Amino acid sequence: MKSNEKSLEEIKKEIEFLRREIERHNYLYYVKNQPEISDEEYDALMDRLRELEEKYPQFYDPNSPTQRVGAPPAKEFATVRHTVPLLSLDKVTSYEEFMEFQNRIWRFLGKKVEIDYTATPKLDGLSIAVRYEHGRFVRGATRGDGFEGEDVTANVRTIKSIPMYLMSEEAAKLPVLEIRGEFIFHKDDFERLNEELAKKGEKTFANARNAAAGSLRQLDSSITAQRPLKAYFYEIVYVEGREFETHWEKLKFMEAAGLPLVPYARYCKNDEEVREYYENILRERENLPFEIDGVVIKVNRIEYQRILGQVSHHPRWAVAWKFPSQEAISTLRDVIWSVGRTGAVTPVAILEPVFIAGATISRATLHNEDEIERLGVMIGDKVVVRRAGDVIPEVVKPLVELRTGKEKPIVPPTHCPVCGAKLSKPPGEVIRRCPNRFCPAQIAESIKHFVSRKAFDIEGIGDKQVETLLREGLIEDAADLFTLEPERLEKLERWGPVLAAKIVRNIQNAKRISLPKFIFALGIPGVGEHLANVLAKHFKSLDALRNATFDELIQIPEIGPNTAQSIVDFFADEHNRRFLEKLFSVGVEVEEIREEEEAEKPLSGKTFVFTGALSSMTRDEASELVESLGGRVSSSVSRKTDYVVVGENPGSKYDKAKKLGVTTITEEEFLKLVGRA
DNA sequence: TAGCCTCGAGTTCA
DNA sequence: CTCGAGGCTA
Repeated sequence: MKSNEKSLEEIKKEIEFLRREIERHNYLYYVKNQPEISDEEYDALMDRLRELEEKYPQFYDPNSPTQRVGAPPAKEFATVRHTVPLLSLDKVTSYEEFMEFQNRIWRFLGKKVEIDYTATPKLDGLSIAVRYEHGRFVRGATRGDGFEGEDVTANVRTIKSIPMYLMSEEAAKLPVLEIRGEFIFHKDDFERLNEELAKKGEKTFANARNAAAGSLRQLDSSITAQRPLKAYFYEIVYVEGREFETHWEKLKFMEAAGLPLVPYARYCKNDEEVREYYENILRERENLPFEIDGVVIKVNRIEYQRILGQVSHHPRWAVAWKFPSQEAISTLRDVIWSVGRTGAVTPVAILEPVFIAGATISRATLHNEDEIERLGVMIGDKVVVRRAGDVIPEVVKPLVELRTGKEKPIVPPTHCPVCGAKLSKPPGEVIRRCPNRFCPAQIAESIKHFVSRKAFDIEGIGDKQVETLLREGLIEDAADLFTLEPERLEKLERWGPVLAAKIVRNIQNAKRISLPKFIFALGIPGVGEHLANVLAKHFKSLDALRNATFDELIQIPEIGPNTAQSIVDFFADEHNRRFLEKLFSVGVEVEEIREEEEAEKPLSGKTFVFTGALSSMTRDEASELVESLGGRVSSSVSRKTDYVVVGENPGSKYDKAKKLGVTTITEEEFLKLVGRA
């Protein structure tokens, strides 16, 4: 090596220095808005880094600032399972409702103490989870359904306000730090983007949220790189190597790590300060640089958060206090009655089209007859319309004072609007149903259900296609799909030979299906996605489910008498039996469940109840133990209980167990059962 | 038996 | 997102 040349070691040092330095300037520019150097100086650093990286490719790093221009287009986003589910938030819309939220907290804590909170604006964008390992950015994922999202690592890398290396020493040494934030467009950036898109003759975005979603979910991340997306973080969802006592501490920690923190965050020492905060933000809403739809309030003390826990979809320690949604006035033109898969007849409002929150609304659900009665709405009324959660259109109320006298009452139909059968309304139920199972509407809806994503998932067959196929007489039921021939499809309007062949292929590929999806696809009344899974897990084969008796079914947790009867009826029905046989005869194959880990766990399917004090462990520890072995713990004895574990000084649960004839075991026997003795 | 929670089934628009 | 209803717990 020539003496005037730098050693590799020195090159590596310089590259690393440049990367850190550029990252630091990114932080000063994008997060702090206080650049220390001019654009020219910044460009010079980048040029030098690029030069060195080109010459010494052995020092490649995907997190280098030079890589923030985007990666080659991907074919599709990979799915990633979140380490910790990203929950949504419960919501309130008034101070009274917020106080109910606080009352619930007091109830759960078992004491009425002053609760302190953190409050932040609720950004209206796209939620993301970002993961750092040893201070280094490793992954970005969208929220998705909360459990699984899309891997958008390449896209996230192009957002320059997101550090590739955490700045504080404390954060850099954590093995894992997973944080949650929101991608948004600032209002001015959004307008500028739309102007540019319009100039180029491209489609513009209806609102800033769509722009954020559309920009992030680009398979070609170099497009994301050119969009002025902003990211703001507000939660640490998972961390290894550090404990936090308060949420406020988490926010400060993220800020110190160089992460862009959600602006206008505030500590509130009690509910009164929360109310002030809400009112301030609401007043300032128009002046904020971005769209928000409320404020997020979190219980500050992590200890309380832990005690409060969560329900399936949201934590009990946080709430979104939403602003009133945007409303508009329209005219109720008419009410039509639509017939669903189960024959349920529901009223839909036909409205004079009106633009609200980024979309033109012309229809809105009225839910059911009781709702119409409650609203007291009539055809011809001027009505207030809003988008619930800024999504689903909803009639809020009629403007009675604007009535002309020409309004007509809304009369629920006595006969099915599709097939003319007389509707039935069981006593005590709110919904009217069409009893005709051969009603064209029910047939169409059940086929749509059958092909939908969570059932047979046949790509290329959607609502429109099902209707066309039915209208053209190519199918009469879902089983007919599997014998469709491309030659017949081609003749349909707008279905070329290529498309027809592709759809037939998709249909054939869907023939093999997992048991839970198959059960869901059948559309048994009362059995949705969740119960389909429960049933599949329990019976493991379609035959076992088909032959299940009412008594067997009600033994299963979550299956009560109503659902059990519905399932028995479904499989007893001659027409349904023939339909199943037809499915098999056209080649549908249901995969049975293999003996899974879950099933092999020693306590799976067993329910435990504890009564009295245990000597070797606490109730909580015992519960955890049972659950880790696949069992369930319940707090009261029922005939579904398998074991009642009787400790010191048992209570009434012991008597109840005796009465119901449920097995009781001592602590020693319990320990033997779980393999601890 | 009431109250909490989850689920199913209906809904809109781009 | 909304409602009603079913299931479970207290």
